[in-house]
Amino acid sequence: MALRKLMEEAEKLLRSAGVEEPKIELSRDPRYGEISSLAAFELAKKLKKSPNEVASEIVDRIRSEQMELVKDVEAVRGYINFKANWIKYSEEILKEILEKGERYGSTEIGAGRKIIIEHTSVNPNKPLHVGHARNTCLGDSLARILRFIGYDVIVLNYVDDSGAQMADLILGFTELGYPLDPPEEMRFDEYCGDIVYVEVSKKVEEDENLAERRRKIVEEIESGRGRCYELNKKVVERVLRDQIKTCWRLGATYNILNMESQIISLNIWNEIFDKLKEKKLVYRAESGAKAGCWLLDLSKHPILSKEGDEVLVRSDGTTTYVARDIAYAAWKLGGTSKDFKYSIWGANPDGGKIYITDEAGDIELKMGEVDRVINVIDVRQKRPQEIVKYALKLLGLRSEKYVHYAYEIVALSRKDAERLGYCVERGEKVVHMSGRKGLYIKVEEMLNMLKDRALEEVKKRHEDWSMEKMISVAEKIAVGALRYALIKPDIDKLIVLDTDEILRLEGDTGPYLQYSYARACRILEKSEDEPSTKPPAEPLEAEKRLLRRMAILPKILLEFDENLLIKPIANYAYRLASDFNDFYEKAPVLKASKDVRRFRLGIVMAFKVTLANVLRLLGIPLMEEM
RNA sequence: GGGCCCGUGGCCUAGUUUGGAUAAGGCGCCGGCCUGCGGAGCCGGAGAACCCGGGUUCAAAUCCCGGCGGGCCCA
Repeated sequence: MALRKLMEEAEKLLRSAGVEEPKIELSRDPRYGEISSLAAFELAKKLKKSPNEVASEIVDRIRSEQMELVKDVEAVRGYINFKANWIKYSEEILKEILEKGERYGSTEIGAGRKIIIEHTSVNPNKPLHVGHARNTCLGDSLARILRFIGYDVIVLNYVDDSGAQMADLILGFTELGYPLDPPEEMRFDEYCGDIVYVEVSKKVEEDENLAERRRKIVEEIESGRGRCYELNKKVVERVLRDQIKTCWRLGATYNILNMESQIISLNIWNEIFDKLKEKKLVYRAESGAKAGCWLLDLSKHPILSKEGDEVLVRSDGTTTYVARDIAYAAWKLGGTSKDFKYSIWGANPDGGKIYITDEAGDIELKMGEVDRVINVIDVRQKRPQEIVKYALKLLGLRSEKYVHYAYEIVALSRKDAERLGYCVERGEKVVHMSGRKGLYIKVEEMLNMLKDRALEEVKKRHEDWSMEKMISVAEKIAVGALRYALIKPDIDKLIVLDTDEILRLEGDTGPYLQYSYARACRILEKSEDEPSTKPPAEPLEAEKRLLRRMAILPKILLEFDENLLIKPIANYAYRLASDFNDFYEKAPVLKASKDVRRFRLGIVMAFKVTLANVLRLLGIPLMEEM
């Protein structure tokens, strides 16, 4: 790896100059060369000299050493700056990228280890809204990146098909006269979420009788037999089909769909519950408001204890969400003897099979030893997730492997909330989405708006294209724009969705990245020369900047393995594209003399490979032209 | 009342995990660049008490403590 070679050389030079533990970093500014060392600042104290004096002495000693990729060393205000021999360094960088191709950037750090990721997990009573899309895009990017660096990744989608979630719909279908089929041109998930769910929950709120009937339905669904149970199964399946279509449109894929109800019916929960009882970690409340409930003892936990013990089983014997989640989490970590059975539900667009848990299924899948279990769940679930993790620890499982990948939610701007017909109060800057109120922007809606907007632009540029081609390109732009917008901000920052803002396809956006890629493709398409990795002379600043950026991708991905943050990768993609566009202005390729042209073609080709790799990790579709 | 998160030009963000050299972008605003590799681009300009106050350090947007403001969760 070119960058590592350069860094190792700098370290070696520092050692030979007497620095025992040479600390080096990438220079912040190209004026300071490629690598900088702060070693002199630390030594200055011990030697009672000024940092600059120390740095100068070290530099003098280094200068007499043999250098390969390093061309020169300088002492500046205490810093020791290493300049690269760009003739050799450029060649190292380009060779590496062109040789590795689609694998460039990967260090195979995860080889031989397995990671489970759960994401999406939307209740099957409604269509996905933009907030859910943040979850799906984060989870899917995690899966893509972890696979790229060598992990064996299993993606789960947890489907809460149990009674309480679904009862409003079933009540609407069975007793309030809602037909089971949606009006024409409407998807089933949208029909359920936008119409039946919203209208029925409003009626239930106003009518105590209906509330009682809904409770009966919950019981019937959970009993595992009867008309409502059968109907519920069908509704869940139908909504899920539509939801997954939306996920596919976003570019996400899944390996397993876990039905929550089976955690109970297969006695996975009971097994965990028995263990908790054996270990005396749960107790039955004898009096008070929670009399008859089984609670998890949190008294030994430094923080959770302040808010009291957690109910796992209600006095009527039904389990809470947290209880089922503890059992599910224990299963993920291999802590249950009971297991799911599966059947094949379908296939992802890439052909990969999707399994669904199925009591009547005849497929068995063994999870085996896992390195980490990553759960993409919004930050409001922090406390429940903390409880799950604590329960795992009490059960003697490897709870440190259990990661709650918490992200902030997506909210609506005032403008968008008003557009949706919501009466925004004074001083209210953001409005939270609500399924029950029907106050949300659907993923499909958002993508269609983006697609229409992109189509306008495509039409302007390519009058000669067929409508089919224009639409296919517009779709990719829409997906790229949305995915980038949702993964670019820090996960612990609220996204206030502003549709006007997101519909701009300029500046720091997904389409900018796609455009840069298309530009590179144009140059390569028009040239007939063989690209070269050898610079005929000292490269231009713009060339160095791009080469430097491309060279750090492996380092960026090594850091990802430790912090699992997607944002730095999105940021990297933007910088990379930005450096290319600078290069594009300042270093013409096709017009240059032959030697220069061949070298620049090498750079363009390497850029194409590098950006393609990064965009694939982010799930941003690539286009040769747009 | 308890716990967690956020606070960087008019707006949105990067940089904070690993403290270092003039705080980096995008939007918007002002002014330039297409018969020359695609202007969804590029260049220049104006615009910042890095929320406030302490502390640690040779060095703090970054680490620690205490406030203030906003959000979330629990009671």
